[in-house]
Amino acid sequence: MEMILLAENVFDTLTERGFIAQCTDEAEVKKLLGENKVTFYIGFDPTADSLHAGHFIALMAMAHMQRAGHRPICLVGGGTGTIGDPSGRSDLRKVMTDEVIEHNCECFKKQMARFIDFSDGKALMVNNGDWLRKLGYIDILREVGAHFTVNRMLAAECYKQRWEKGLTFLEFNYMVMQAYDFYKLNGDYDCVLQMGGDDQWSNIIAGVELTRRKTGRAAYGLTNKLLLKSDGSKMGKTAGGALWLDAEKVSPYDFYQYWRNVDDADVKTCLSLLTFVPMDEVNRLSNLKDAAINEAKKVLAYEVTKLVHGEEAARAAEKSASEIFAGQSSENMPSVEVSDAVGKKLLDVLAAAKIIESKSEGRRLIAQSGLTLNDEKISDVDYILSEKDFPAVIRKGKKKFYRIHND
RNA sequence: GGGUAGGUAGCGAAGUGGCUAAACGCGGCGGACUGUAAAUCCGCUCCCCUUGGGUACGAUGGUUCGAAUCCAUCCCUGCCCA
Repeated sequence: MEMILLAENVFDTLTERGFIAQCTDEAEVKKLLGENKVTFYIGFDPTADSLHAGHFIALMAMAHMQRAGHRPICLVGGGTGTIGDPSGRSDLRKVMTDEVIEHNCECFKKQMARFIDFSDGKALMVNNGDWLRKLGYIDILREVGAHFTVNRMLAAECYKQRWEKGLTFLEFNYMVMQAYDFYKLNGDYDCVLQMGGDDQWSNIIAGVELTRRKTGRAAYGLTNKLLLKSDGSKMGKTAGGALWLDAEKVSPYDFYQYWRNVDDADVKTCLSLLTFVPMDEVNRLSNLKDAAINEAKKVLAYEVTKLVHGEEAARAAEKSASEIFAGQSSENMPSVEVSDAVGKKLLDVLAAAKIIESKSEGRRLIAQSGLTLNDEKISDVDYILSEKDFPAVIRKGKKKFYRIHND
């Protein structure tokens, strides 16, 4: 198996699966990946305490690379995170304290270990805070700043969004920091390729050029497509914000459901980018028409959930989803524990359990007949829970189910 | 530092003394239709003990019977000048 994978050039794999957005030199990179064991890196800034769907696609690209025998370096941005990447943003990022950044870096590391094999030096984990934080201002200006022209930087696509609102000097320096990372990794680990989301193109180019200028050695950049829906909007957004990979933030069931419900038009992209399902199977599944394409969505949801939360969790999510939507109750339904609920108003209990955000929302839901208790439509805003209601199954809208246990 | 234009609900954007919890669009939510899809249609969308009450239009303090709307001071942002 390993031999077969090695025999195939990952560049072709990545191309076939639709990962590649931009590449500094396709022919060269393909040749490089086909003939050598290449060390490459992807940087992840610790913007939150969990990775999300957007990071996952980059990790998948990384995993494909590793399977093909190349060596990944996962870089967590303990240094760059203090600045905040302005790329493609219209506003300034929140400034985070060092403690938060440190904590987020640790969270990232733990999650990454699930997707990348770090055993026996098959992959490295580094934190750019280790070197960026030590840099002296004058030193970096002379050593790195001299290689950048401001006019060239200003022309970068990633700052376009900022023409309206203004770009601070702090953020303007982000690109320089990231470029320095590449140069640094090139020297320390012979890292010759930087990958990342397509929004990172400007930053990656900066690193490629800096490395070339300072060392005279070739360096390459490759970006993967961003996870977008067919209509161009961002995928991986939920009502609560991002689609987190942390089970505490987004339960495996909700995670499964997210992918189970993607648009028909996005099934192929998702299967290609987010799973290891062979391409002929991807093509077969995504060409299913009408209701039959649900089959493809089940495979997608199961496979992605398996990669992120493990096989057991994926099975459980799949099982409860099929049970719930077949009209049955399910043991695996998202559940909440409450106490002394008997005699209390349903709305108060739901609000306390965070099933509804406010009682106003609950009243609205009831008024629009979107709330059921044990299959009975609730029409009384002041409904009082009684002993016979438990164990209770609450349905909110058409697809959200919660089991409520009363202690 | 000077000039100038602004800061309105998740976002974009109206409103410029009472009829405004605030038009409209997007997003979100509920319903219908479906395939746990999309599109479409209908409704909802600050909070609360809902024929009522409380907060709210950058902040604070004023004027007024009454202010998002007028005045003062302050903070923040864009643009131009230095």
